[in-house]
Amino acid sequence: MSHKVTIADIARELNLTGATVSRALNNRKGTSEDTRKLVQAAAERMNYHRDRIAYSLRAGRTNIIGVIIPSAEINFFGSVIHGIENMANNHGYNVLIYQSNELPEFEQKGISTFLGSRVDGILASVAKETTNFRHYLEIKERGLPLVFFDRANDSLNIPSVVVDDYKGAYYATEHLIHQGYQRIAHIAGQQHLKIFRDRLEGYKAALSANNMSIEDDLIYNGNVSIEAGRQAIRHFLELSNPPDAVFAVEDFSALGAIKELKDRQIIIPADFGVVGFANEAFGEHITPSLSSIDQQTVQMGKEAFKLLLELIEEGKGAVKYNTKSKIILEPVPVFRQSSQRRG
Amino acid sequence: MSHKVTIADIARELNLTGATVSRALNNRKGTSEDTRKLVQAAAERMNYHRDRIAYSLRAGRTNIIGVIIPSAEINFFGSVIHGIENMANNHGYNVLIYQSNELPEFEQKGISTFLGSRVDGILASVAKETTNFRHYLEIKERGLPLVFFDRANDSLNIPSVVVDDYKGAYYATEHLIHQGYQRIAHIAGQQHLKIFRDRLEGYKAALSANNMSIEDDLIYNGNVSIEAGRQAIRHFLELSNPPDAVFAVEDFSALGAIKELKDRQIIIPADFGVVGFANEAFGEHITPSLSSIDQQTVQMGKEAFKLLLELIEEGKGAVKYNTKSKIILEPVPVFRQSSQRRG
DNA sequence: CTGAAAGCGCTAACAG
DNA sequence: CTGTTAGCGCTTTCAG
Repeated sequence: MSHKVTIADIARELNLTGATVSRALNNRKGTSEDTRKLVQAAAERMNYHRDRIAYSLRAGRTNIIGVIIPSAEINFFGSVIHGIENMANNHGYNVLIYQSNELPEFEQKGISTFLGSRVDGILASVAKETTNFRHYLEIKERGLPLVFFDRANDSLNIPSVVVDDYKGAYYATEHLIHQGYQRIAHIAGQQHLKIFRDRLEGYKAALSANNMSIEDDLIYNGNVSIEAGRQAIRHFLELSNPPDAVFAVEDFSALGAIKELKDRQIIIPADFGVVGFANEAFGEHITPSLSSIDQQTVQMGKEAFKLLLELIEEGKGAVKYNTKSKIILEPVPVFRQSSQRRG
Repeated sequence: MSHKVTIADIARELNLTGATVSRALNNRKGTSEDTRKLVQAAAERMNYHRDRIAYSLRAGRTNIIGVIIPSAEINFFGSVIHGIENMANNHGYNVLIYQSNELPEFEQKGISTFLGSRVDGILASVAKETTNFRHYLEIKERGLPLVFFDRANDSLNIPSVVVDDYKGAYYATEHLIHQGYQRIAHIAGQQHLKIFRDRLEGYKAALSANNMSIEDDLIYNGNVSIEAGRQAIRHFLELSNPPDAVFAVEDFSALGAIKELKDRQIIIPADFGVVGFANEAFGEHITPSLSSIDQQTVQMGKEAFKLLLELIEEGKGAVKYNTKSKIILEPVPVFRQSSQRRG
C-alpha cells in the first residue's frame, strides 16, 4: 500500500526542502544541475507522480476541459470526441465527458459540475430539447471559455465550429440536378433546429439557381428517422406529379426512403435518386450504397479543441467573446450508387 | 468577472466563520436550524458552487473515474461509454476519458495522468497491441480500483466485465446447424486475443456437440476486416468440398463474406448462411440483413461501473482483488435474414 | 452551537 | 542556490 509518495517524501529522503524539490522537478531556474539530477532520479526511483489536485488548487487551472454531448451512443459524437480527445491530449489536457441525453436539465447539471470541477473550458453540442440558454450564458458570464460544436446557437455570440449545412445541402441537390433528375424533393427535419433549417435553405437555393421551381408538395416535414423516410416516399408517390429524386435531411430518413422505394420495386438510381446527409457508417454497406455529405466529424473535434485552447490561453480569466471566432467546415460530398446514374 | 465566490465570502457576508458555513452547507450536525437556513439562502443568492478541487484535496477523493478505451470512434466503445457515463452520473461520479489508439504507450500515459489526477478508480479495455501489462499492475499495486471491460486479461487477477464469447459463438453455430446447413465454416480472428480464441472454441464445441467434424480447411485465419471476409469466401469456394454456411468472428468479416457471395450470385440464405458477431449498426440495414450476436454494450458499461463502484466503496484504500468479481454477460442472438431459411 | 487552527500537496515570493 | 513562509478552498479536530 506504500503511502502515496509526495514532494515532502523526496525532500526528506534527500535532506532537502519541498520548495527545492519542486523547483528541480519543474526545471525552474535557480537550482543547481546536481540537485536537479539528484531529485529527478529520486522521483523516478520512488515512483513519484505529481498530484494534479494539489497543483490545480495552487495554480488555479486543472488542464481539464469538459465536453457536453447529447449521447456517446450516437456515432457522430463518438467521432467528434475522438478528434477532441486526441488533440487535447497532445496539448496536455484531459477530457471530462457529460451526456445531456438531449435534456436541458442534464445539460444544466453537467455545466454545474463542470464549473465545480474548475475545468479550464467547455465544449458543448446543444441538446435538441433546449430552448432556454441561460445555463450557457452563465458560463460566459463567469469568463470561462466556451465553444459550441455542430449544434450551436448563433444568437448568443458564442464561438462555434460547425459544418456548412447550407452548402452541403446545396451540393447534394445540385448533384441530383446534374445527374439529370427532373423533380427533386426534400425530406426536412425539425425546423426549430438551425442545422435543419439551413439544409432546407441550401436545397431551395440549388433549385432556384438552376431554374427549378420550389414546390411545397415536394417538401416533406418529418423528423430524423427511418420511418419518416418511408412516410415521405409514400406521400411523394401519391402526388399527381411525383418527384424522381429526393435529398433527405440526414441518412436515416434517406435509408427509410430507400427501403420504401425498394419495397415498391422502384429502381435506384435509374428511376429515383437518393442523397442523405451525415455519411453514417452504414451508408457504404447498404444496397444500393448511399450518397451522402460527410460532416468532417474528427476534424470538427480537433478544430473545436483548438479554438477552445486559443480562448483559454488568450483569456486567462477574461475571455473576449467575439463572433469572429466561428469556424465553418467545408462539407465533403460522398456520392455513391444511390444517386449516380451517369458515368 | 465577479470573483469566484467561496465559503469565506459567505462567512464574511454573514459575520460567521468558514467552519460554520461549511458545516451548514453540508448539513453537518452541530449547527442551529437558523444559521443553516441563513447560510444556505446566502449560498443560493450569491451563486456559490463548492470547489471540487479544494474538496478533493482535503477529502482525498475526486469522484472522478478514468476510462481507457482504444478509440471513441469505434461504435462499440461509444456505446459502452454511454452506459458508463449515465450510471456514473447517477452515482455522483464524473468520467474522464482517454484513448489508447490501440497503443500501449498511450495506455501507459493515460494511466499515468489518471494516477496524477487522483481518479477514484479506472475502467479499461486493453489495446490490441498490448502484451506487457506492467502499467496495469501498477494501478493494482497502488490499491486503486481497476476493472477491465470487454478486452480483459484473466491471468492478472483483475475484475472484469465481459460478454460470454464462447457461448455467443456456440449459439451462432448451433443456429446455423438448426437451419439445416451441412458444412459450417468459421472466419477466425487474431488468435492472440482471448475474445477471438473463445469464439473459435465455441464454434468447435457446437460442431462437436452436434456430431459434426471440425475441419481445418473450414477455419480461415484472417483478421477483422471486410477484405478478410471476402478472402475467406474465395478460399472456401475453392475447396473440393466447400461449406454452405459461415460463422464470422465479427460483423465486418461477415459483411465481406456477404459482399463476395453476392458478387458470385450465391443466394443468401438459401444457398449459403452467414452469421456475424457484435451486432454492429449496419447489420440491420444491409441486404440481406445480417444475423449476429449482440454484446450488450450499454449493459456492459453499466455493470462495469457498478463493479468499480463496489470496489471503491469496499476498498477505501485497500481493495481486495479477487477473481470472484468477474461478470460474464449473456450474449443475445439477433437472427435476421442472412441465416434464416426455415420459418 | 460556533470559533480557531491545522493540513490535504503544491508552488511562488521573499529571505538568506 | 536553497530554505522559510504563506496560501489556493475546503473540512475536521479541538476548544470555548
